[in-house]
Amino acid sequence: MNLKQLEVFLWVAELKGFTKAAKRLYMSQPAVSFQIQSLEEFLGVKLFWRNEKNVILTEAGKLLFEQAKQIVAHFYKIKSVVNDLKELKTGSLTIGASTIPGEYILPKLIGDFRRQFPGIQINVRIAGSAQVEKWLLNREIDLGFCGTLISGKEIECLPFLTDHLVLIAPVDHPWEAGGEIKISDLVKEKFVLRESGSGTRKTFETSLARSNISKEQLSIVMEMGSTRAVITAVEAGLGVSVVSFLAARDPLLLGLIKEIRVHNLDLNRKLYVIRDQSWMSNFAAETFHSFIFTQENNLLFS
Amino acid sequence: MNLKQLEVFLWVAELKGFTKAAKRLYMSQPAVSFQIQSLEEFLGVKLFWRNEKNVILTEAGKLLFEQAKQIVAHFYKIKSVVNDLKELKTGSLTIGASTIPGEYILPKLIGDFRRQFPGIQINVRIAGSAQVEKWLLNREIDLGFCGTLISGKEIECLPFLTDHLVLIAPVDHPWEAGGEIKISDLVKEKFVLRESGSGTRKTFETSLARSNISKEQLSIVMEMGSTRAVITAVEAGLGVSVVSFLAARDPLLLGLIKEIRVHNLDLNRKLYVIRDQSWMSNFAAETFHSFIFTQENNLLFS
DNA sequence: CACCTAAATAAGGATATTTTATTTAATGCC
DNA sequence: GGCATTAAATAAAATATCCTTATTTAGGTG
Repeated sequence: MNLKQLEVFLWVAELKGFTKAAKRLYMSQPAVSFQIQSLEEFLGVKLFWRNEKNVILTEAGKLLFEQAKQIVAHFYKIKSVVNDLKELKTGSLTIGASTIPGEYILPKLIGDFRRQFPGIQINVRIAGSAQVEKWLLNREIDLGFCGTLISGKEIECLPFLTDHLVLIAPVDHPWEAGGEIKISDLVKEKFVLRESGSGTRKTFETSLARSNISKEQLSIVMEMGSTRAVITAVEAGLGVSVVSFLAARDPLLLGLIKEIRVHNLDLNRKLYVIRDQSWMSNFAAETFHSFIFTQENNLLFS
Repeated sequence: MNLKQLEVFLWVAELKGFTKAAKRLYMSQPAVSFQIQSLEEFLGVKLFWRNEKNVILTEAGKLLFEQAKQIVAHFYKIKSVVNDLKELKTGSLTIGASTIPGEYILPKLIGDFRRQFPGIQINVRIAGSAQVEKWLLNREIDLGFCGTLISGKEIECLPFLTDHLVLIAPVDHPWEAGGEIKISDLVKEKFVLRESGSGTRKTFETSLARSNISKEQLSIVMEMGSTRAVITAVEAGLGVSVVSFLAARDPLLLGLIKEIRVHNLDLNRKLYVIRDQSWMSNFAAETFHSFIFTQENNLLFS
């Protein structure tokens, strides 16, 4: 039994004639006879009562007619559902991100994307960069966003945005807001920082290393797993910190903390999109990936 | 797109490998590759992400997997539903019958049939013989039962039972219960009969004609469309009648009417099953037809 | 680097399906 | 009753499809 047999059957039943069905299907009448015969043979029942002048369904034919209509419709529905997927009318996309991209960059990006492709369901998971990488390897996410460069031939890792880290201090700190200090001044300070391994922390340590200051020289009074928590600690006067400007912007504008420039210290770091080589497997993921690098989103770069 | 492609696809997805699926399906691995490729080409999407060591479904593949399972199941369900029909586990049968067969013979016959084939839904319509024939020609019924011989090459008409008509009279009628009268005695009587055209009426008139008594010689005081109504009229003393023994039996046993034999008058008549040449179109009808002529049902003959 | 596994590819061959041509069977019309 | 007409079945050849064997490619492994 196959689809063609059912289609031919439906048209013969519909048009009440082998010849008519043949014309409608652009095939010859014997071909129609052949298809009906093989279907009848397969099912072991007569489907039509053939008289001269009219072709009518038997009981089994009537039963098959209903079923066949459903099946044929289902077949064509598959085609259209897959098309919807291709045209991003439907689909789903699971994104994993570390905190800075996840909390400060993705929300706008996803908002823009969803306006353009409202049928796509988007899920976001937020965790550390290492976890994002694991998710990707386990295929739990389609795309990952993180603050550290990932190597490994399984994973494609592209920078998509430069993030600026800033030195922040409590408002009552001796440093002057908007002023500039020397790198060596940092070693005298108490620091509240994100945990080791986080993108922010790594970037800061790497920058210091370029100025020949080792991470052991810093006095770290507290490590926290969330940038927002770090900022709150700085607000409370527990120490100074280096965090993404994106996270610090609002507290700075509200005067809850202050920013101090550091002479000759490059605190920029790149943020990366990662995906594994199976990216062809999800249309929405592929499209979102291109989306990041196009149009006004480029404004995010600096 | 056809069924084979979907089946191959399902097994590749299930067994996570082209070679494994090929073995399971008793076909070669290239044939499996070919089927998957043509399905992918038709849908315009990659269905599997092929790596060495593992074959995994893409988003479109996952979507198709669910749909394909349903479709394939539906295909096999058709086969089994048609089989049920062939094996009379399901199906329906519409019978048309004139009053005597419909009210006095079919009920038992249908009861026995239903005990053997409980899945068959049976509908019975009761009307005059002429109407039964019309129903049959219109294919409104699968089988007909009537008291008159039907001719016409469209219709097959077989006798299946001999029905005995009996002369009945009110209990207070001068004739002796169980006694015998001469045919000529009939013309002096008032008759309550079934309408012209009914099987019973025709049989009676034919029998009289054989004894050279024309129907005009009878004095008919009432014509009724129902045998039960005729009997009730006789009970009420409105006249005598000739009715099927099957209908008269109970009132006779209860002493509500009495039976009188008529010397040398053959009041037997045959009852017929009719079906049209499309009888192959309904398994239940075919089986019911054979059922009538088999086993203990033969006891009905005399 | 050879070896192994699994899928893709190529080419020839086996099946299936379709077409053309013809037959059958019933209908309608002189 | 004979003859044209219509519609489906059948036969045989042509074609398309699908499958198999053999081979290639690619990645992983000892």
